[in-house]
Amino acid sequence: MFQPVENNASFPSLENEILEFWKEQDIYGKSLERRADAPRFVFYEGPPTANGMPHPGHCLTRAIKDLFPRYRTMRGFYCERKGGWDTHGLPVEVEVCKELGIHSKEEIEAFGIEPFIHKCQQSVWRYMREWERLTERLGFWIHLPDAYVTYHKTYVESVWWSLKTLFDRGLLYQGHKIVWWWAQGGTALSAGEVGQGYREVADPSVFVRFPLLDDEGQRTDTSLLVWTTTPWTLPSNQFAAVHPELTYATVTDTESGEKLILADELVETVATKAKREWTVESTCTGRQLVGRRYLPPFDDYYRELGDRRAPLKTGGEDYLAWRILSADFVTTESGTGAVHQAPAFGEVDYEVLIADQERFVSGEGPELICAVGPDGKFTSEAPDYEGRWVKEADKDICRDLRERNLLLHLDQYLHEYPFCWRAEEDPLIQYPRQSWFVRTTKFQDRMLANNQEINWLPDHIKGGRFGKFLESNVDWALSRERFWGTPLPIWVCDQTGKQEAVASYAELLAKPGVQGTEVWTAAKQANPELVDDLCVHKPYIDEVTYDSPFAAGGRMRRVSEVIDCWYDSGAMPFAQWGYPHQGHDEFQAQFPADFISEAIDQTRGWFYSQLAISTLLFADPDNRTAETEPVDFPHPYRNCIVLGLMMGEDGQKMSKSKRNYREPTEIFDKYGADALRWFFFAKQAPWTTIRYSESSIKESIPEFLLRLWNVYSFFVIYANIDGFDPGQLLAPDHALAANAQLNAADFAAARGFRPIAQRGELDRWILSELNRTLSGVVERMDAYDNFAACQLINEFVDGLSNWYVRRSRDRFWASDKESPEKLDAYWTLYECLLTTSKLVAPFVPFLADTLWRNLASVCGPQVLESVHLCDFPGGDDAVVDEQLSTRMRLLREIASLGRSARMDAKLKVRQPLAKVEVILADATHQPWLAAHDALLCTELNVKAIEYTADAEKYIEYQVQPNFKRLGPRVGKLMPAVKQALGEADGGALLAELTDTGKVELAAGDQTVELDNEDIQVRLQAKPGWSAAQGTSCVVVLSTELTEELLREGLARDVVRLVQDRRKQLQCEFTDRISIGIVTDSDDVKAAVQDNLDYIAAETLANRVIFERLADSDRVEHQVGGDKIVLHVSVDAP
RNA sequence: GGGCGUAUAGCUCAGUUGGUUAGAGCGCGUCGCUGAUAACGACGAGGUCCCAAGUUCGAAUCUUGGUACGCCCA
Repeated sequence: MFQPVENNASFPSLENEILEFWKEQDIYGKSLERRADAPRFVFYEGPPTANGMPHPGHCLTRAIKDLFPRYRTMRGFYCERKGGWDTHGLPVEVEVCKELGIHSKEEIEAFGIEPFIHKCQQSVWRYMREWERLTERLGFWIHLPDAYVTYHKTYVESVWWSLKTLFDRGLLYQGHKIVWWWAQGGTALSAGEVGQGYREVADPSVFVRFPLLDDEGQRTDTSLLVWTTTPWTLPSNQFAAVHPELTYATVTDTESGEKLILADELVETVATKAKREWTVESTCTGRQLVGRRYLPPFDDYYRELGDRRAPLKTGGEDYLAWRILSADFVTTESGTGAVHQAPAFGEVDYEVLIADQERFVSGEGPELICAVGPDGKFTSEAPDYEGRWVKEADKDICRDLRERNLLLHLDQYLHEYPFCWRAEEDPLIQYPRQSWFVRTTKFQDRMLANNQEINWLPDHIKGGRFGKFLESNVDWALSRERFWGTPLPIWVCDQTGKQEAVASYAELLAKPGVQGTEVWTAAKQANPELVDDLCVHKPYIDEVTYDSPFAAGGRMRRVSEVIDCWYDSGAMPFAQWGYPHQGHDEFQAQFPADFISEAIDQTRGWFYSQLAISTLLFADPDNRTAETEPVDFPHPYRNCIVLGLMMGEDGQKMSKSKRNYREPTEIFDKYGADALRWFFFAKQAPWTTIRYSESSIKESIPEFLLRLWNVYSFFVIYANIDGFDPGQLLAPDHALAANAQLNAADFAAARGFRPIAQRGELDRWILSELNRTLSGVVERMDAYDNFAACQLINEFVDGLSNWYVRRSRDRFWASDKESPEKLDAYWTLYECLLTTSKLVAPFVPFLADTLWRNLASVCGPQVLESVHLCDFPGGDDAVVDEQLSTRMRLLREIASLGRSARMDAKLKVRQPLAKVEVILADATHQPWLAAHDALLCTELNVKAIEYTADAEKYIEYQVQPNFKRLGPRVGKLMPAVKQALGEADGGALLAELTDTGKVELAAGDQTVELDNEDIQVRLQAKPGWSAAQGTSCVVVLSTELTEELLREGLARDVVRLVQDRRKQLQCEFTDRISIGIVTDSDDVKAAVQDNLDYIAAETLANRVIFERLADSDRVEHQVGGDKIVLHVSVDAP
């Protein structure tokens, strides 16, 4: 006996039972054990940060991350799923600052770095429990107890090793980075912080003359006219930039006679603004201006460097600065088309400098000029303004320029400018800071080559967002002037400034003359609860110094920076194992990953950091070591599903304050995890923007989960009634092997089990559909296409429920329990359900196991206890019957058309009809269809189906060209062919085609010979018939009702009323009853009399009488317009 | 300002290499079924496939240019 199935399934509570079962029996562990010797399917967990609550977006990521490992495990792979947590970085520091009510670095330092770090370390676990609970409840099988943690000592040391490797190869270097700088607070602001502080302000807008020099370096009477809104950057001017493709005009001022150069199309605008009159003397392209030298507005640097030249890589030499350069970013939207370049104070300008440096022999090119200190005040390098806050010096600089006749025009300019978000009066400035960089640009080609080999889903990421990002690669600004992060493992000699990198704590301790480790020891003694991992963190690590190998008496001290936490997570392919200090075998076995998945916001995050680090470390044939043997591309991941962003109910970004989404826990409690998973997997491609709406999640239940459940429930109800128990039916001498998975072969010797070939068409059909689905799902899932796979599954379950079960019901109800047809139905449906539970297991693991456990356990203890231990079923081509599939589709279409025609004629299905006539466009399938009249007759409640030979009576033929076939052949003649076919007599044309196999058609001035394949026939029902037309057939109803048919209809009405009454009386399906009917209607009496056997059989009635029954309530009804009183009573068994 | 993506029914989304009646679910309407039953099913209405131009015998699909929205970066 199967466990009875509740008719109102509560998925959440079923899921909780399954969770309990998984936990108690360690099903996840067993699923891995079963694959211990199997080939690996490597999965990497992109580490989430546990210092915030998980939200629906995380559910999607975690659901997809669960799906494919589950699928691959069932397909026979060993798939280790090691968890991971991202624990470093500014977000953590910000959380702690919030808690402490502080903001700035000074405040952190005042609070104390040591206690601050302790708080950071604790803070990252704040929402750990919520994350664990969500992970488990969603059914995400991943091993969390030994998850990698980015602050762990082993992890940090692994990162250190990689950094040392890069450092030793010259790939880790110090340089400048232009940051948004809060001068008053002495700190850089992150992009997010800057974004918060934009305000509209008026800044001076100045048009300044840069007098051009001639070849001898003498000042000419022509000036380049440049524009800037930051006059304070002019003392640090290094270049002027023009666009190479723009046209520039040389104009003469009619009043002063001076000559100016500016963009041709801006001449009028600027002249008007400056209230001048200019005449254009000549024009040239920007390219022609490139290389010209000019006199900068301030000569503090120029005095010394103006004539200095340096050797170029290409030979020859060029002046270091104050040249006109070519730059694509120059526009004519504002200004003059000539742009002042102060690389110290603008990221774009800085890149121009770097690019220019590249032209020179290494180390000989222009240095960065910067006349401003970190406090935002001019330094002694601009003596006139030394000590003055830059913004405040603007006015005097302008006055100075005017006095020296360099200022053409000054006005005010309104624009958005960032201010410090916590000190609102302080404008930010762009400012160069020393920073450590990873020289990723050197590996750009190899990163691009690596990218080419990655299977991106969707495909456009490869050449699109990710590829484009790689093409514009710049060196990775690695260091952060912060506290909670992996310390940069570089120690500097305090005498020579020489540097070396350290790969592990042990390596550090082994250095000569080590001092400072006692600080950590003391801290640990004072507070034994401190986790040991903190010894490699600030502030303890900063205390560790050692003897310099570079200078006698020198000490090596660590640089103060920590690194970008994206480097941490990008290092996880090896750092999760502590490689190479330990975990060598694990790394070798688990590199690269077969599959990773995160949302698209990780393009520049984890997707990039992994690829960059892996390419730099494991794709350098010139620097191979035992630990960094080059690995074939792609690595470190082969397949990557890039998930779309998740939006709230209203299509807007999800936001806690707007309450535009439901908490996942609420969804789990109301609808269950399977509903949520199915919503993610089956409702849209995973890379589209997903609207997370409660109603859509809810819909998963009736659309899929409940439909499958109903089939399951139907099966269990009748199997139990009929005593269909596969365990009992298995032949005693055919015991199941251990770990049986209940494939069809296991039942071959069971009682009543017939080979598929001996079963009826409907059974063969559904098994064919099942196997077609299996093949399709495997094919799609191997291609990481869960969406298409789900559509296939959905179609199958729909066919199972709405055609197979629906059309097999009378077999299940048949009274002969041993009839072969009935047993066929049970065995077929049983096999379908068992296989379906395996099929859906990776998608909806809870429902799948609920089905499996009940359906499979009746076969005894040898059977695998969980569906997740089974193999994923592959399709058996031998069982697939494409022709049967096509024919059944046609049959269903005829049924559908028949219902449609009934609808039109307002003839309800309960009313039997004499016949329908079917006209097929293609008569090939007619004999087969004719053999299945019974099915159609039942479905349409008609007495007969006829396949009309006399088609012309009901329909006319419309003949159309088969465009796809004919198009390439007739080309431009197509419209003429179409018209000619449309005008031809379809019937005659078809007749000729049938006779001779070809037909000649005059189209335009040519004749085209057509064969059977060249045309498509459409049928058009003639008016006047109750008919419905489809693409390939027409169904015509016979609407004539005889007395007999009408009575039969009435009898069915009565049956329906009795069944209704049975339900009200809460009859068991097997209870027998008595029926009493009291009516004045002779029609009803006759109808009941004529169909007595039918009524009795349908309602399990022992007797039907035309008088009231004692001990029974009377119920009044209308039947066919007449009143009847119905009595129903349950007979004693 | 640049890059990438998206735009199809009232809503949420499919639509395979270009092929002439553009699909599904929900919602809506009508109806059916009543031994899966607080379910289920059928049928129907509903579309200028964002706009424009182009390529083609033929465009939701390819090209170009717009528009709107989203994300990333400046």
